[in-house]
Amino acid sequence: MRILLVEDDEKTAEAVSASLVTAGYVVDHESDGEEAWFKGDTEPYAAVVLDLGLPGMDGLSILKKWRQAGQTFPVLILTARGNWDERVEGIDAGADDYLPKPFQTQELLARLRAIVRRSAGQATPVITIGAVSLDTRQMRVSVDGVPTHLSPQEYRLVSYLMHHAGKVVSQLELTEQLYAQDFERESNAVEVLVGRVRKKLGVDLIKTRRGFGYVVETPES
Amino acid sequence: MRILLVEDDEKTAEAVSASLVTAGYVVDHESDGEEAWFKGDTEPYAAVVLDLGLPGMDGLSILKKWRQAGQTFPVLILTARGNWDERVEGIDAGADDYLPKPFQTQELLARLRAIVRRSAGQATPVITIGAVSLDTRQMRVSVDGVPTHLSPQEYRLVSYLMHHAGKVVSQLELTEQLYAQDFERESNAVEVLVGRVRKKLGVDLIKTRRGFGYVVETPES
DNA sequence: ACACTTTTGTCAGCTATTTGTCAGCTACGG
DNA sequence: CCGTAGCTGACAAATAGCTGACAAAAGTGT
Repeated sequence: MRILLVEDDEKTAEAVSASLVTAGYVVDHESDGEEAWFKGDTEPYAAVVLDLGLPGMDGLSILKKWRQAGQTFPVLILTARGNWDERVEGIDAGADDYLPKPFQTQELLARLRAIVRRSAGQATPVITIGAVSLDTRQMRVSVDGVPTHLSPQEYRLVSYLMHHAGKVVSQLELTEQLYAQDFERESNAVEVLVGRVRKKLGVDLIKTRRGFGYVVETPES
Repeated sequence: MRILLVEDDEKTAEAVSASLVTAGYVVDHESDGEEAWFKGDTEPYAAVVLDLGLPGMDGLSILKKWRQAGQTFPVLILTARGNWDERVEGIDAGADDYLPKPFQTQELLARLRAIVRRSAGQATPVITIGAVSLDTRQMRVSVDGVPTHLSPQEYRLVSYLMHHAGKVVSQLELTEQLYAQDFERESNAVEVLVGRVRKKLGVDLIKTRRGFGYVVETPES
């Protein structure tokens, strides 16, 4: 899982980064505000740890711009001054949680886990897109109301794509979701999987964006 | 905006209701579980504030039934003493956020605003400049609403320039962004790329600042 | 434990797209 | 009017993604 760490103080950044890496995250560290905003808007992060006092662009402004742009990744705010006002302001700007400095590494990790889990659990029981509906309870996919038989792996693929409908999902992201971490990148397993699902569904649900990944397009977008 | 407040304790209900009204919401208050379920299933609410300890029907059960019935309004759960288990359970049942009692009115309002915005914010995340809009979720660029087909490298170029709109970006900076570090500086790849993008977009989005680099001019600047 | 079925990853061949390079050209700025 | 920064079309090499066939691995029932 990839985390964006936005923190300008070198020492703090290194410490936090180290503990995140130890905990198994892949960490991108950014200290400049503008660059951080760009990265958050373009790279697929599982979560962002955001320090408020930054050069370049203020942390809250970055967060607001992300949310304006529709980015939904959970954001954990770090700040030195722990007063109520700022906390409310942060939440208003779209933060998911708030951690006052100084903090214990353990607490950071716990809160991070919490917001990641929460953002992942936005599941609605049934998602329908076009002729295809995904029933997460029965773990079944239907086309025009007719249940289709998908293998577990195939189901996982469709499920992930439909949960992230409208977003382009890269092959790397899919690989990380569907396979163990040490999966060989050279493999074309994902392509084969996509091919099989397309054949079984018989509907043009999964579109290819050459060089980017795959999308399930939402009707309105 | 209409809010359904489900809370059986009279005192709390009145206090919360008052602050919600003050904040500009229209509030329906319901204390019985079954009634609450019926209202939520039939009336169009912008959000629901749900207390867990209820007579008639348990809060979590109501929430689950709503979600089963396909209701998508955001739900903010209130509960006494914040234990983790209950929080996780609530989120699993389809809640959008969780607030432990006792809470500050300000925090309730902030979180409510957050989940309302989040549920409304299914709008596509776009940066629009002139006739050109960049959709970072779909990784697509549209001109006058018509999607254009851009290659990955072309998209990255447009994305970078539009994210840094108003700023003159040197060829060196672009090269660093788009290519590996060891790229030959003599190459005119960037120029070629810019040319291709201009041709595809058919709009004068990217201006040349001879000797300095390229800009995407913002309307006001 | 065994035979049978299903699932799933690998591989090789194929196609269309992408993308850097190059050579010659245009036009800007002084 | 000159020199150079930037533009453009053509080309070829590299790359991404699709497909059918195959075999290993994982399930399934008897």
